[in-house]
Amino acid sequence: MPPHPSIVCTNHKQIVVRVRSPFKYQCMFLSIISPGQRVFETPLQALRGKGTGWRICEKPKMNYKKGLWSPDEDQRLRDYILKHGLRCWSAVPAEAGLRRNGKSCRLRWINYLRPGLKRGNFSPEEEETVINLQAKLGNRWSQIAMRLPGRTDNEVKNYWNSYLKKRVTKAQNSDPHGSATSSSDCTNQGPVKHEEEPNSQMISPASQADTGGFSPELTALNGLPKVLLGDCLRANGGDSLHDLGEVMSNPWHSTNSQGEVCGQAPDGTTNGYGGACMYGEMQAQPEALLQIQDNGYFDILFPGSVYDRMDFCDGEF
DNA sequence: AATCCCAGCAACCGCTGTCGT
DNA sequence: GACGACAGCGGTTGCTGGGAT
Repeated sequence: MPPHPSIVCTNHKQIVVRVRSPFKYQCMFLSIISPGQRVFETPLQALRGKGTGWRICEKPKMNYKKGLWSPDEDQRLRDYILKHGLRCWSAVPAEAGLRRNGKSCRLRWINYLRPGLKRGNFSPEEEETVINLQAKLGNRWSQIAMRLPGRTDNEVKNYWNSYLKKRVTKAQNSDPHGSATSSSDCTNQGPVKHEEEPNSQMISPASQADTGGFSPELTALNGLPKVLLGDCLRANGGDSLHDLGEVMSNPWHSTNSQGEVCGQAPDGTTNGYGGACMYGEMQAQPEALLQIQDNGYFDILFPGSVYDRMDFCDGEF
């Protein structure tokens, strides 16, 4: 009989799994997982695991609204910010009564609601500025937008991609030896850079890695598979969690093709963990047991109930 | 009139940088 | 120094409306 690790909910985001192993007391941090919900972990986070603990991050599964903003939502956000000012964006949705995430609120405010924004077509002067600055700076849209009062980086970027890029390309094709713009600012810049040509002055981490800018470990991180909880569970024959450190030291020893873990109930039901309600439930049921079985399944057992059977499989899901 | 195609744009997503603990 | 939270950025996606067929 495998040991029964006890799960102690430490906060609303994590579950600590304490494993009673014959060797030592190990801890593992788990996300709250609901059936059908994918759980992911970045290799970097895997490497950050140290000693006896590591962490699996849950892709936020809050019931956020997506898509276009309604006038009512706009009004709520505008009213809130005008009243309280710009504060922590992650707190804005709850306080403003919006079912959006903070990031979405921030974007909506910056790109649409904030005072002083210009709407409508770009003037010829603005077009010229964008073309010149794009030639100089590359796709640094935020910097370009700073030179265009009332325009946002998103707006500049969209305008470039949908209109100006074609215009510049066309001008270049018709005059391959000349400047694509009429600006004298570009005379020492050579041909206008196109999106197909990576900005030479902007070195991405990936390109740094390609040129040896990062250690082999970090280089490898860019395209590595991710550690699977199932792998860890099975690292000890599926019946123990006692040596997670060994898995951590070789996090990509065995993964599926997707590099992800899924929690899935065989019957496809959900357990109500999605959305904010899960917090209350978890806090109300702080103690639980994890029963690990030989077939790759494990059960999360809360007092008086079997919550769900999770299948952490290597195969398709 | 119906359907298809495409451009424009709003919004999302993932990564990176910064700051506080 | 390690870590998490957060903001910012740029690439990408996908919806929508209008024009073409």
